[in-house]
Amino acid sequence: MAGKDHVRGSKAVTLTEVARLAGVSVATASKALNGRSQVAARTRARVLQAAEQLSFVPNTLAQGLLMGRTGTVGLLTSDLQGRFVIPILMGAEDAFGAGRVNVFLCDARGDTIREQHQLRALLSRRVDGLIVVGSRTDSRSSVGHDLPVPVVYVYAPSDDPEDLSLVPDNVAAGRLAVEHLISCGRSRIAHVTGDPSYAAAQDRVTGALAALDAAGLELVGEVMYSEWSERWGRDATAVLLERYPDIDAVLCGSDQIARGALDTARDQGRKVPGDIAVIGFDNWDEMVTNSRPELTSIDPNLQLLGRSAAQRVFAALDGEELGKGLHTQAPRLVIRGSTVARR
Amino acid sequence: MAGKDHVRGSKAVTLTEVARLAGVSVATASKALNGRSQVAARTRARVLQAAEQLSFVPNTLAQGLLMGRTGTVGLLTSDLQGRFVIPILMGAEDAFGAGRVNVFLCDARGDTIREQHQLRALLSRRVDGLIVVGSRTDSRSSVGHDLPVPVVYVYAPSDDPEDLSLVPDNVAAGRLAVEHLISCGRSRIAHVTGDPSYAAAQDRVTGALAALDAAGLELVGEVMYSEWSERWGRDATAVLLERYPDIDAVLCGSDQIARGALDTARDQGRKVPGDIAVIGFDNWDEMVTNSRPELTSIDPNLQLLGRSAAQRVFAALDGEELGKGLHTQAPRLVIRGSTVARR
DNA sequence: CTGTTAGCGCGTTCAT
DNA sequence: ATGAACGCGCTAACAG
Repeated sequence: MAGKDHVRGSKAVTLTEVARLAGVSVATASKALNGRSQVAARTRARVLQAAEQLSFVPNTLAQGLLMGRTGTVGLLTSDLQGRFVIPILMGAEDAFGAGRVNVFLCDARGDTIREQHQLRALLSRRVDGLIVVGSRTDSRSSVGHDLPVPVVYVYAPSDDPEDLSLVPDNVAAGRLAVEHLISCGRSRIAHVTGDPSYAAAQDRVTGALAALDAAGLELVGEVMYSEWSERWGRDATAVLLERYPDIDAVLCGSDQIARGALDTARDQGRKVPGDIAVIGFDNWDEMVTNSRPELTSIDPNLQLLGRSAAQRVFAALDGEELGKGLHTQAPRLVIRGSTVARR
Repeated sequence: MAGKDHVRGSKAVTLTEVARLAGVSVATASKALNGRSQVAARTRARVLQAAEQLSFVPNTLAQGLLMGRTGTVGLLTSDLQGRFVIPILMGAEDAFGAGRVNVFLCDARGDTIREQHQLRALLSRRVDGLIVVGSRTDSRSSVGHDLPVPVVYVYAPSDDPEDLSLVPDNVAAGRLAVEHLISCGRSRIAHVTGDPSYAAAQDRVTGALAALDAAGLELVGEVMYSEWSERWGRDATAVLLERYPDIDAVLCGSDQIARGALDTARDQGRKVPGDIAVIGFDNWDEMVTNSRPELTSIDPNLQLLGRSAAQRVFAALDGEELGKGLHTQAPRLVIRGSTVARR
């Protein structure tokens, strides 16, 4: 009557039923199924067979209630749309190992109230840990400290230095990009990027300028900020080519902007990478492999970030200190045809 | 000692502690917190205050154990990479309502063994229902019938007609696309699409041919199958323009292919939509809004699909018949500059 | 080696 | 209006 049992299909089998079928007590059945040593081989076989026959699946809720661990983790994101959270989520999911730990996915849609609800729901489900994922690298408010479980922030760091945050190293990314351009023999480099209110934009600029400085070079013109779109990449590059016809590289703040840059270069008959090299950030598959030529990009290694977060949570569960502060993940250069000519 | 309590932060508070602080029995505390009527106003206030003070969060596991319902649903996907599962997942998530129901996300990475593991794990967690999401519309093997919970297949239907499957209507999508092209005055329409082993490709062809036939028209040339890439869109369109210079529309099997078509048209000086109209499928935001001109596309309404799936599971939980067979979701035409000139 | 007992946290009788 | 007792399914301690 409780709506508990579904129309087609049997209701869930309990250990008691298995024990009865095997002709033993529940305790013995439990031991047999959990591989405890204090049980006769023949008895164990009987129990296993009974379990098999009834297709018994142990109730993790009951186990969790008893053991104080649920084997679940909450993943709280502010927007699923964002391409960034997906690899992180995947990294976390398979770091935990298939089936041993399960992930509750919650999308707060960027709403703080909603996030509070979700948080409460997750705690009521007694998750063993929490991973909070943002969609931009700017810091966000902490979900609180005196939570009964370890919390790790990924991509968007917490504004509280007592929390543990794992983020991509955008300064290193900017540096890496410029170093690559220089190593390709470029020296007149311009920079087109997105919304200046994004920490990612600023950090990449910082890294890029540092690398230029180290090489005794200067950026051509000012950094061009606007939005993270192909359109802006196209428009900005057109302006650049007119104002500084002698540039030999465009450092773009995202793969989308870079694609726009490629389109304008093509429209204006500039050869890439012959006349001009183009490089982007994010290494977003659909963008980098479909452009002409394919796009060199800096990969933030997001999947690794997700994996690390999961491992930290795990470690904390085993009593290890969780740690705190901002930790960065090194980026990776992926060279394609937009900076190095293919043959 | 069980690793149960985290270093910083208190361990979870139980109802017993709340009751003690409020100076009542657990039974009374329970009633007070759950809004039962048989409790004095002053007592209730005391309990609520105690709960607040200890920031008590009820243990859903214990409740679930008792009530036979967990308020959780499993979402089993074969690949998270795929852009298709994300909107479905979002639709499901918010159909359930924030916090009331939580979603376990499991990615089987396309591996059957792994899927079995995940399935078992979900059942052991006593999920109330299951949503199985695929990344292509071809049918997949059923996860089984005698499961203790309702199962709904989304995007990729089950091969068993006894199961309930919710999929986008690709035949209608193909029809809708051609009808739009015709209504724009086009009559010499060619079709470039992706991998012919995909049901999505075939279904769209079926719908397109039906619509052409209904209008007394024929496709220009044969359907051109290959892969779902921009490159193929570019190459195929180049071939088309050479062989049939008089075509006035290219129906593309995906937004990616359509973007390739737009690029080739542009390269060859054909005006879009003046000389040639281009239309795609999926209405993938990054693709349709960044192309020149923006791309008209058929939106499969995936979020609605996810929402419906969630609602079906819900209804089944309330004792309603789950239903069976293949149900389709109507697509939606989104007109942009690639078929209708903007001013 | 096996069975009995207790209790994880909670909601629900049934007494009081 | 309140509280004691029971049980959800399971594991850990002890007894036999």
